[in-house]
Amino acid sequence: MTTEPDSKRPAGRPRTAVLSRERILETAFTLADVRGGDFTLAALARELGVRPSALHHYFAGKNELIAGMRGQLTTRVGDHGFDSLSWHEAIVPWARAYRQTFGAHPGIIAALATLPVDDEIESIIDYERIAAAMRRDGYPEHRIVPAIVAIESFVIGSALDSLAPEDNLRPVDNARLAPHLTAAEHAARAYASARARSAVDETFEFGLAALVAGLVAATEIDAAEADATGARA
Amino acid sequence: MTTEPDSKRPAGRPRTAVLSRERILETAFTLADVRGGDFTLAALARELGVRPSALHHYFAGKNELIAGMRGQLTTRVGDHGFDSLSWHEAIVPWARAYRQTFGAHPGIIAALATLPVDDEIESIIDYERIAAAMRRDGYPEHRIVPAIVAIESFVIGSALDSLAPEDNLRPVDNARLAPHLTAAEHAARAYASARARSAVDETFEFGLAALVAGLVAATEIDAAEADATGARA
DNA sequence: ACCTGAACACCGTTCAAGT
DNA sequence: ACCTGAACACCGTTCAAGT
Repeated sequence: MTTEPDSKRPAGRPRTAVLSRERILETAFTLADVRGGDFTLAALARELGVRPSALHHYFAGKNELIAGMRGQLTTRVGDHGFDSLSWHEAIVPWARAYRQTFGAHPGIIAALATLPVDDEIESIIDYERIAAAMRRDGYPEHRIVPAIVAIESFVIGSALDSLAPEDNLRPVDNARLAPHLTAAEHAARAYASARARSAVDETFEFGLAALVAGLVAATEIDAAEADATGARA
Repeated sequence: MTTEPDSKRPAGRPRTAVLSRERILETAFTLADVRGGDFTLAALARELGVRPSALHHYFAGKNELIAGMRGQLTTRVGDHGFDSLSWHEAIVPWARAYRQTFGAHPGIIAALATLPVDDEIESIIDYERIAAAMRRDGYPEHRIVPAIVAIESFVIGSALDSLAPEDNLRPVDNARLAPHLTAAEHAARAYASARARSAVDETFEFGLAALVAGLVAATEIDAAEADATGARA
């Protein structure tokens, strides 16, 4: 994988820069793609044919590098028709893309989920787009952020869950220990394969649809509450 | 914090064992409780007044230690009335306890969420209890595991989210950049504080209620589908 | 059996030194 | 400005040596 395996570069500034933020990020993503691959600056430097200390010229440290990756991923998720569709229609492909984009880099997803995001510009823009659509559609003001956070939590949790070897709930020979679970597991597998979908994908789509439907229904409950309060006043 | 700060133990087997799996796990949890505290075997050994290599006598490695912690946490979550209540009533306090139990150890949650769980006995028992209640209540067989996974994903994602400094979506001075988001954020805060709840807790409860409601509603859709299919046959 | 102590192959980060 | 190279304070894990 290494670009130039054994070409030794002398000390001192190279005639033309070997590195760049873009090249580092690009290589970092390929490193994060492999499952067991330890995501270390040392391994990244190796892949780039460079010394680890060279990376600190472009990123203050490992955390800043990961923040840079996160920002790029958020941008990649992109828009999904929030202008032309209702928020609860547009949010489904958005969530799907979110999960797929973050789930595609198993080596980094835990760090991405853990790292403080404080005021990342890409995330703010992303959320603003969704919040604007929800306000336009008359979603209760105080429920907008909770709804977005709920969907994001579900997506992050699902992306983490999809990292499990095959399936978290896989009673291999515990059919005797957990008969109900085993039966349910088989039914779910059969259903997914009948629909020509992977079990994890089918599970994600089902959960996402349920969550969004529940969030929409919560609107109506709140509206009824508001009406009752208004009538009383 | 260290039990015996500078008492040097000579090499060789101590007269009575200094360590035990229980004591190691207990200390490991206190280490995982602190936010920034790096959760390392070295730090754990330091806290126990022992050399790092001594730990390998009780746990094969760091992963096995974390697996042990995970199992203990799962047990702690415990039962929540699945026998006496309907599954969608009992699942709410269960999910609440789940999030609180795992969220109480910020130093370890990412590792807990990431580590493969393959066939952990405590988790199997936990899931079996829920699956049994759902079957009893007539939840569609093929939707049981997806529903459980959806809730678990939401809980894990919420626990991770609650690690963020205060709130992920906190546009400090980006009121101009993200006016809709800022307004929604304020409304959510005001609503939460009016109900004497933290914003994160209010958000979690709202999302959980929506998700469970959506999962229950999905039952009816599936049932209608089944009826239609049955009528056709 | 249960611990120490030394050793090994790693980390991330800092900083002087080279061009 | 941009990289190497050496140094520092760490890791997790293995294993001989002690009692």
